[in-house]
Amino acid sequence: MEYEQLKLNNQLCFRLYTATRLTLGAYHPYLDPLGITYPQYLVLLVLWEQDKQPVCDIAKRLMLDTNTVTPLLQRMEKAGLLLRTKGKTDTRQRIVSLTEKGLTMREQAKHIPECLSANILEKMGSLEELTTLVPTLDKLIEGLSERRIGC
Amino acid sequence: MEYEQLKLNNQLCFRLYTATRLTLGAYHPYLDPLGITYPQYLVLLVLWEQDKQPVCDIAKRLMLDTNTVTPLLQRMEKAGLLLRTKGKTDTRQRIVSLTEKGLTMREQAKHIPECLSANILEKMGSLEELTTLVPTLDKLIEGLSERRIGC
DNA sequence: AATATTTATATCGTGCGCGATGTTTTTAAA
DNA sequence: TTTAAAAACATCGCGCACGATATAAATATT
Repeated sequence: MEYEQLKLNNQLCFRLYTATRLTLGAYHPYLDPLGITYPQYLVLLVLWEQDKQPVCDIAKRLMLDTNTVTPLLQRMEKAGLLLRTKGKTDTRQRIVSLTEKGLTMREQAKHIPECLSANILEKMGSLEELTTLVPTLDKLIEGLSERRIGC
Repeated sequence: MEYEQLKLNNQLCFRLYTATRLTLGAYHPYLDPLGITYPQYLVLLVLWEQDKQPVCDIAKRLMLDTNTVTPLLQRMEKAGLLLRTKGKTDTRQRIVSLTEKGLTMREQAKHIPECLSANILEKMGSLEELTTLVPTLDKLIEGLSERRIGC
């Protein structure tokens, strides 16, 4: 078959793409009540681990560029979740810090991972099988991420 | 640790999301010369397998909704890749058919899968490890896809 | 010290994804 | 057969992603 490789079912990337979309969709029931999106949830995860980071560090952590992260942070600031203050030592930087609202949301979000796990367990039967994806995905990410010299 | 599960590194979905973004990025060098995007490439894959399908069938195949697929097809029609003609038996339908340009692009796209494989192999070392993802991703997709009664 | 380069962030434009909603046609029910 | 429900497609609005470009401040070079 000359075009065998061009069949949709032979495309790994399509599976990744679809699995990601569907998994993001599974977050909706838990994120909607908080009024945040999945990328915003990711920003919060980063800030909950370490508050007061420059935009660049957050972007690096999420492996996104500032042209994606900046508008994201602007929307989150408008929503009252965080503040973007000018850096003192380096005035080019914008230091992102959580507001009270952003901080307390951690408590409301605490159970999201286990809720999602339960949800997926119910639909898939096994969770362990999913965890086998992790090392391979990490290797793929590692391989495909250009080692851009961070900020 | 009370918030252990809220750590970014413990999030499978973040890995899926990142791996997908980076893999899509790896397609750019091959799709840019053709003037198409990855979702447009997916539509072509579907039509190359079976020409003249209603919008609904394409959407179902890609597991997307018509509100995503319709504008996608409109852009592709404007680009001269396909035509959207009214269905004869069911006039609600729009039958999507490839143009000469859309058909011949198959020849130009023929080597994309192997180019990408070679590319990833170079950066990851192994390809076999990636293929181990397939059954699990399929199970995840199967589990998360609401069995919406298709068109 | 003056100039060039890099870095940190922002802006703009385009193409998705997708929730919500609308229109027309088909099918099912009363 | 008239009416109700469902199906196929489209439109609208918003929030990403991301390429391209811009601006200002910090760093490196000459």
